[in-house]
Amino acid sequence: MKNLKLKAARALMDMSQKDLADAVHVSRQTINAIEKGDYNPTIKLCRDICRVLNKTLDDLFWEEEEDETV
Amino acid sequence: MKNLKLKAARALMDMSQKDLADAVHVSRQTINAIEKGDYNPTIKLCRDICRVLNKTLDDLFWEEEEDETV
DNA sequence: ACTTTATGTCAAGTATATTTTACTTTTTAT
DNA sequence: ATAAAAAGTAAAATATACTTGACATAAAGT
Repeated sequence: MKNLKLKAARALMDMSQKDLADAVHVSRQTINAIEKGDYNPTIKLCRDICRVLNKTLDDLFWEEEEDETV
Repeated sequence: MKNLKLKAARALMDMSQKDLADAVHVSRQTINAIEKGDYNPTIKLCRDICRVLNKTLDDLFWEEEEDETV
């Protein structure tokens, strides 16, 4: 599912996907994929993103239970 | 760095590393490695662990800035 | 003392996060 | 209307999370 909270937090800081990608040292496609929601970043990357956007893990990366079919 | 908060939260629920591993469907070694701190789980696994231990991401997986030498 | 359960650690393999290159579409500005 | 910047998407390659199997030590129970 899409991570709209991340997209909003980024917008609030007036950063493009590329800007954020550069700030946390990953590719633009990685940020795009996270916002698109169809994958599963590492906690370290999540923490880096939170620091840049002045948010917490709970703010941006908590999700209610979902059918995470194993 | 060691994740002592995770270790403590697990102790509070009276679960062994194996118990927790089974509950979140990973190997015992993965839990051990996370507590030992020398790696970087995915956000999905972190969320699963939090749900089992009744904690939040901020409770267990926030860390203050550290020299994460890229 | 002995047995069992929990923890720590390592090496080799598998699954998947992330990169790179590339192309298309949307949005914003001139 | 046109150009430039931003966003969406995909395939192939690389890096690394996670597994499996194995062995050693520590702690807890009998």
